[in-house]
Amino acid sequence: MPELPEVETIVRGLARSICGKTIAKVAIGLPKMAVAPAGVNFQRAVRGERISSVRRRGKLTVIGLESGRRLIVSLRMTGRLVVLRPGRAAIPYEHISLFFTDGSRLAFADSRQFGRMRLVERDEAWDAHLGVEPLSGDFTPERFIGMLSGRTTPIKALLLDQRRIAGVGNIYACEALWGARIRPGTPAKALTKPAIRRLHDALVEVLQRSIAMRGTSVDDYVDARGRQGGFQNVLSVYGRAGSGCERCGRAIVRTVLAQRGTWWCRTCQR
DNA sequence: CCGCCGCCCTGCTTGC
DNA sequence: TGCAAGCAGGGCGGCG
Repeated sequence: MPELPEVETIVRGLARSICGKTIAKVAIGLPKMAVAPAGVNFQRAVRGERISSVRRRGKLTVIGLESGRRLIVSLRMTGRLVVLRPGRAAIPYEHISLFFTDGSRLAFADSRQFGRMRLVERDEAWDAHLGVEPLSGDFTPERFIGMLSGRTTPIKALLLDQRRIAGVGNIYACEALWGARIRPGTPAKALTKPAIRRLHDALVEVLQRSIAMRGTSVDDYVDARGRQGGFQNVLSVYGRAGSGCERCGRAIVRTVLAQRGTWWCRTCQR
């Protein structure tokens, strides 16, 4: 599942490889994955555009076009964005392809078809629903404390809520809670200020460490060149049910919280 | 505004 | 061993 560090890694790769390229042709094999504003034809609107930037917002890839329009790509669980050299055969589940004038292409593949590539207008408030960027200066411990105050929601569910913090998914929510020694089910308002500060720091730290290792490849994630990340080798709890906690040695357990698999240590997460 | 639920899909795991 | 059923999961729309 591509979360913030995985999307950041993809975006860095794309920024180097497709910026400045001009889109010659768009192939759409699965129409529901390509979304455009009412009355706008996706293929016609995108054809002839030049890529001016590639950025990230939360878990979204934002491809800036010269006209000011943008392509917002949501990879969901199994989506991939890979740049392919001219003549390369279609990769599995390649449903949308942006062919550039040099013959290379950006392939958007997704086995589960949950991913979307959305064309938005220059002035469209496409990210109004997204919360603070956790690696920006706006994500301060004080702001995080305010975010949690009075909320009865389990802290893990709050971490996953994109309207509050953008980019955190199941892997990094689990890892950050382990790092801060906090039980995933703790009501947000029950956390002490020192605990919230620990969680803030653990979250920032785990996201930065993962970016440095080019993300976590547990399922389908690969970067823009098709390479796996490295963070799956250093995960502390995610997907590690039954193995020993690195801190106390007791078995990591898997429970379900907010309809999500949740991995944690019953002994050292309080 | 808030929170919960069902849905979208298909590869993989489970169980008989 | 083989096959079918069920699970997993991010985000969104609907609902209370």
